[in-house]
Amino acid sequence: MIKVAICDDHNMVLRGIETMLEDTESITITATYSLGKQLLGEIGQDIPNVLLLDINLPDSNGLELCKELTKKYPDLSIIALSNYSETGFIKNMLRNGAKGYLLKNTDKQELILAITTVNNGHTYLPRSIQDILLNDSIGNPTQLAFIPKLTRREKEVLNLIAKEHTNQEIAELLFISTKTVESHRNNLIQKLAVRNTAGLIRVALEKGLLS
Amino acid sequence: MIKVAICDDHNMVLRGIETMLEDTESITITATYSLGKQLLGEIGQDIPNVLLLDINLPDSNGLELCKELTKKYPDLSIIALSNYSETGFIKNMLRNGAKGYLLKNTDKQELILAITTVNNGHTYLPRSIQDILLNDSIGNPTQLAFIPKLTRREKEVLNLIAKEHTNQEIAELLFISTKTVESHRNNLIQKLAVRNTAGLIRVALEKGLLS
DNA sequence: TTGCTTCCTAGGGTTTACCCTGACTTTTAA
DNA sequence: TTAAAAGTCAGGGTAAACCCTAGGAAGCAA
Repeated sequence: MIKVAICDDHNMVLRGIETMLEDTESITITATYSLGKQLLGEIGQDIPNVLLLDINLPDSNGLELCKELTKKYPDLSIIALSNYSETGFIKNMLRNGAKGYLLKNTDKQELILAITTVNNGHTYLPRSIQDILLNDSIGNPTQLAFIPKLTRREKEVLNLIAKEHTNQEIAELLFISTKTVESHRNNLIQKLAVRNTAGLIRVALEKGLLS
Repeated sequence: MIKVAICDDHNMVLRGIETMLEDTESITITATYSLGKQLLGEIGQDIPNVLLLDINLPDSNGLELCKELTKKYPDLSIIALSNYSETGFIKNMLRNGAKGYLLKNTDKQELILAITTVNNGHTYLPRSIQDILLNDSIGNPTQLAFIPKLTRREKEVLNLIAKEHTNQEIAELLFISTKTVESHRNNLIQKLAVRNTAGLIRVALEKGLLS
């Protein structure tokens, strides 16, 4: 009997998953959560075998939540739930301990297959995601779409750029020269492999780099 | 007997709604769609009383879809489904013919209440949405946060900006002057109430303005 | 301690974006 | 058909972003 917990802020998704799993003998749903903080606080009471985790929770960063949970409960297998099929996102989740990655348009068969697979210690990815990752690595074998490591300063600058501050304003807020801000900005453009501010914000949002 | 159709690209949401409604005698689900084009093509075969419409479909603009459907089928009551509770979004949907607006964390009771209410010719909004709209109108009676209507050209320019093109490149792609592109860009900045490109992209992504 | 790397810092110079105003034509809706 | 909205273009100017280069500080390993 596989114990499954679900965390998703959309009641409809919770109900949808419950329905898909309700007549499967080998799976039982032990808990449902709608917020990341609730999940962190209560999951210790009855640790499931598999956690279906929405990575776009309103109150938490799905990536760090996943990282924290896998560290705290090594026997817990997490399947990430998301609407996004961007390679950077997927790889980052797997890098942070997720054992599977499902899109929310998953059907019943695949959901059950994913749960049983990760419960047996294997990683599960839908064929569509496998194809995406494969094509990505074939198309750009050297130049992988990865989540770049940003320094403390770069993250600060990036967040302030996203809040529509100019370099001068950022310089005043961080007590540094505008030229320094420009340097960080240029480094960000290099690291995220974009051409300008538009790309910076788009990629930052896609990759979940903003706090 | 109220005939209900559902359109949502997430299978889990479809299943969740079906489950919530399956043991309600007075409601029957006559169709489910996962794409806007499919909905438009097939709904004429058996027009439901109420349509639950995800307004963030991947292949369609929920707003225009709603507008088109209410114009074509005046007797059809549309309830918008969304994750967003921004006043501008809500008002815009209601302005475009939606009779109700539900968040995807809605529970069974409220879902049924919403369906029966709109089927009786009334508008239904959850208390939380009512509160948001009320607070909004009390707090900022003049300065409403709304989803602006963008013109065809503005959408084109916005999408090209998001693809990191400069004004000059956009001008060449659209066979117009760079000054014209600047005009569109400035209009976009005005309409989205932002300061610069960073805000433009962030708000465009938040409000789902990019295709 | 010496190297090595990364990070933070910053300058000069160039390109692009932003702002305001105004005007003309075309398209759309009342 | 007439008014309004959208699309087009322009001048002139300021502000900001972008590009290249590089020195100094901090952290780390041999």
